This record gives sequence, structure tokens and C-alpha cells, in this order.
Amino acid sequence: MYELLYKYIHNKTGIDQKAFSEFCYYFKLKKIKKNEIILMEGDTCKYNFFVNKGCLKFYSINKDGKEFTRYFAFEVKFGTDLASFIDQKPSCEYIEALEPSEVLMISREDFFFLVDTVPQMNLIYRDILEMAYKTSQMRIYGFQGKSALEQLKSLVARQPKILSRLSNKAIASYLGITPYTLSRLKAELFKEHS
Amino acid sequence: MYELLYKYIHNKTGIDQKAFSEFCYYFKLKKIKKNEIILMEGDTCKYNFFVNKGCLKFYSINKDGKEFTRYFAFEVKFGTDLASFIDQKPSCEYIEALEPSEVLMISREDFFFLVDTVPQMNLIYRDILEMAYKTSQMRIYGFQGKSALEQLKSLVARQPKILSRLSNKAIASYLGITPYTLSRLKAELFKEHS
DNA sequence: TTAAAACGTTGCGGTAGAGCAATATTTAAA
DNA sequence: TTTAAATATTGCTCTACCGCAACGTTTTAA
Repeated sequence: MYELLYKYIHNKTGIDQKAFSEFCYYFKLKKIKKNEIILMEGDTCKYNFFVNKGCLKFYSINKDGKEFTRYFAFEVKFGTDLASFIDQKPSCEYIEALEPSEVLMISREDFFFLVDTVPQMNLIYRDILEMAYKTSQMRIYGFQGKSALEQLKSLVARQPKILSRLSNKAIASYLGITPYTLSRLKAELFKEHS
Repeated sequence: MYELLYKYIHNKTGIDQKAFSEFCYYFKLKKIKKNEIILMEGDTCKYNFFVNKGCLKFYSINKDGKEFTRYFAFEVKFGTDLASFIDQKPSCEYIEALEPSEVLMISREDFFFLVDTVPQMNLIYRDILEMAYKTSQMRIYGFQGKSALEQLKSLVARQPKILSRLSNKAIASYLGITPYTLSRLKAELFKEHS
């Protein structure tokens, strides 16, 4: 149950099993059905989620009812609505499982208790903040001024398995295009590769 | 010289003049000419800049030679390429003065010395990190799926003076559109308001 | 003060992507 | 296993924005 989380924290901090076992029980296992929503817009995000299995989609819905995905969290990744989690104020996004999933969840209170008392968890939090910022920057600089086809190519380059694992709808909402356009782009990509 | 910086830190932390005066001299005044570039892409960003007067533009140039602006720092704002500043690795962006400007600059070494020794500066750094993240999120969620006109309107709503203070070229590169399109949108905006 | 350079506006045609509709394919439920 | 529902593909038309070109306006520098 805690193997992946241990591996994750060990890789980032060099923690040993004994130290890990002293706090890992703060993380609770939760099974999530496909398409189950674990955070609604407007609710306060009370947990940080570590994905053991499956995939979470973090997205918002704009005034025209269109979905925009900020982030997919696959196995061995943390994910939460940081702004809501940190300040305990209403979230602007939804979190939903795209597959039957298992997460290790930890409450804000417990999480910050560990951040303040376990040096390795302090490092992990710092890493989470830095990655969150860098990921945001990448989305701004990496996509701006690029055609949809170029964006798709760079997504595939970074995460080759993503195309076969996620639906067109999900990927399109991440790229900010329609599923129609994505379908056409995939056809083009395939043409180039043959 | 330090009035604005004192005001800024006082507002965020309640610091008093005496405590402030014990470390403010770590910030050095620098005057920057219009169009002067104070960070080049590829160089390591060694300083954090607090704008006393004028305006800094933070932007990158893509492979087609097009400029994309991430952030404008006006008076009473901090700005730096955080990723480069934190890790002391090559920057992906340029920093340039859009007006004759004055900044208070502090080196990475001194900055983190203060963050680690002055509680109020620790708070300031946390605030900078959080704002950087939230600003990024706003750019992703606030712009995606919106027409250029809607983006322009929300920019004007947030910073009404920006249209008259900055050139079309600067604003267009922030919105990810061409100056031609911006010019046409401004005409449309004006039509609506009459 | 004046000439040159930079910037802003607008007409025009071109293009990427949107979105409907019709069909094919996959997935899920009974 | 069969059928319904969700998803994917593709032709067609439409629109927002691009980008050139030509012209007007403002800024800058000598």
C-alpha cells in the first residue's frame, strides 16, 4: 500500500524505511471509481492526493460550459488544488478520476504538521511548490505561439503513452482545442510517421 | 530611496522602521534606461528586483522570433526569473525596462540570507512564491477558451491604466496576439463604450 | 526645430481551428 | 451476448485572427 509513496519520498530525500514508517500512516487509502469527482468547484480542498494507481484530472469549467484541464496526475504523483489547499478557501477547479484509481490522501492539517516536523516532508513540500510553479511556466511559455499540432507533438514527446491512455476529450481539453481538431491532428501526425 | 520597499514589507508583515533599517541596505539602487535589458536569456539570474519606479517586462522569444510576455512589474512589485534565481541555472527569459526605471536589487545570496534570518523576509518570500504560482494559474485559467477581446477586457478591468501606459506591442505580446489585432480590438472596445 | 524612426490604424486576402452533422467505432450495461 | 450509449472520425462551412501593405501619428534624437 505504501510502496510507491516510500519510493517517491526515498528518491527525493534518501529517507529510510524506519523513518518513513513513523509517519506514513497519516496517509489514508481511498479508492475512486471512474468518473468520480473528489473535489467540486466552490468546495474547499481539504486533502493532498498521492496517486497510487489510475489517473486524476484537474480541470475548470468556464462560463460557456467548456472544460479546461490544467494537469493530469498519474501514478507516483502528488496533486491538489494548491491555492485552495494552502489557504483553505473555495476551489476554482474540479478533481475527477479518469480511471478506477487509488490514492493516498492526507489532510491539510496532517500534511503541514509533517512539513513542519519531518525534514524530508519539508523537502517534499518545497519540491511540490517548485514543480507546480515550473509546470505552470511550461504551460505558458511552452504553448504560447505554437500551433495545436506543435503542442500535440511536444505533449507526445514528453508523455508518449498519454495518447493511448486518455480519451480525445481529455487530451483536447488539456491542449485547449476541440476533440474534432484533435482527431484531425492525430490523423496528420500518423501521416507524418508513415 | 527605501520608502516604497518599507511600505511594501510593512503592509505584508507589520515590520517597524527599526527592524527594517537593519537589513534594507542589502538592497542596492539601480537606475535602468528605457529599453535596457538587465537579464538575457541563457544568463543566470543573480538578483531579485523590487521596482521603485518605472516598469520591467519579463518575456521570452520563441523559435520564430516572436516575443511572449509573462509579466509586467510596475512600482511596488518584486520580479525575477524565479526558476533561474532559485537554482542559479540559465534563464529562459529576458528582463527589460519599458520606461526609465529604478529598482532595488538584491543578490540571491543576500536574499536567502535574509529569508533564513529575518522572519518578515521569510514571509515575504512565501508571499512571492504563492503569488507567482497564483499569477501563473490565472494566466492559464483566465485566458484559456477566451477570445482575444474578452482577454483584453479582463486585463483592462484588472489594470485600467495599462492601456495608456504601455505600447500596443507590449500588451499584444502579453495577450499572445499581434499588434494589428490589438489595434482592431481597441477600436471595438471604444465603439462599445460609446 | 526638424527629419527620421518607431508606432498605430485599417483594408484586404489567407489560414487554423470551431462546430454542426452524419457515420463508424469502441465501451459499458443488462 | 446483445444493445444502447459514449466516443472517434471526417466532410463542410464559418469565423477569429494573422500578416502584408499603405498611410497617418507620435516619439526621438541631432
